[in-house]
Amino acid sequence: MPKYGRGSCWWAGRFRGGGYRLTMPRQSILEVLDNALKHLSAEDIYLAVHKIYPNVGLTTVYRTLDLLVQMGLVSKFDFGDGRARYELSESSKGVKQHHHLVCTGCNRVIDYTDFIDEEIKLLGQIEKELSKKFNFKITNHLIRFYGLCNECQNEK
Amino acid sequence: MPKYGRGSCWWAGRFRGGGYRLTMPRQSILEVLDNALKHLSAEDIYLAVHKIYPNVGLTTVYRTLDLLVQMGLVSKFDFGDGRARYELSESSKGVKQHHHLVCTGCNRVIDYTDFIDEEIKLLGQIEKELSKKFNFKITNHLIRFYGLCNECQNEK
DNA sequence: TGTATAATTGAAAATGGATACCATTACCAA
DNA sequence: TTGGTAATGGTATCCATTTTCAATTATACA
Repeated sequence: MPKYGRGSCWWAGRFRGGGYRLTMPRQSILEVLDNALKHLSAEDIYLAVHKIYPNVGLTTVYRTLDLLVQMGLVSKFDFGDGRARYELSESSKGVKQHHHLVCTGCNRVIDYTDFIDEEIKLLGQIEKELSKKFNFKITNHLIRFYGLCNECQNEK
Repeated sequence: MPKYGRGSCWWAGRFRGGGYRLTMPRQSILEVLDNALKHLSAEDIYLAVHKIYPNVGLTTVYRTLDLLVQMGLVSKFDFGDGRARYELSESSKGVKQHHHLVCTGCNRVIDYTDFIDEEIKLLGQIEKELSKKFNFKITNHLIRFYGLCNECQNEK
């Protein structure tokens, strides 16, 4: 009898199709990400998973996150506070794309969807031109704003 | 008599004005950055400075870079290879702004200036709207493309 | 031109996120 | 069952960056 349940989530097929096993640690990491309200660090995820399955190791969390990023299910971000953050990819969740406002005071990250269409359109044009000019195969882009959030402006 | 020459570079005024001392380590770090052809890591800079002034420590390089970033003379980048990169700010050098293409295969970084005007224009609009909507004081933005460079596409 | 004082420095040690290693375990197919 | 491969988890390790702290230096001022 298998120790880990097979699960029937929307991501199960992605695993079978890719030749990967949908194990309990992987399942639980995905569940944590699916329920997350914000961008989680590897340790955040480790702690959350650990509450339910105390024998899931930190190493596995890192490995699984790498795998999920590679599979395209998860996006990895670095907001400059020394630890990577992870969230389900937009395409996975079927929601509208968003970009980020990063507060350099408190490291808070605000998602926004305004202007996304304009951004995507311009980025698409640029991608096409740059790919040609530099013979560079573009797979991804990044657009982000830095500054001070409401609270941090009023401090000091 | 001061051990370190005062220097008469364009950045000397910025130091005096900010109440900072223009010491020899700081001077030499700025010279290295001024002569740099590409984005340098802290260690790159340390090694370059060290050749001329062997008693400048790595700690000072880090500290000075932080100061320069804070003064706005230098921009700090993280291209995802685990070490930060530094370069003189565009505004400091008076050259046209550029953005980056980052190869995820070999970590090479290509600067480009194409479409910069369109990018800046759109970013300006967005900044204005987002500042208002989130009461977020935007100080900086980031546009970047990831992918595979010419060489890395042909490997494997 | 000294001198006081705070800024600056550098060596070594500490930090901390991420990774490597490796023995163990779970799964699948025959 | 069994053999082989994938996956796991604890520990040790890596390595860029910070911290600590005593010693040195630049600058204002007497």
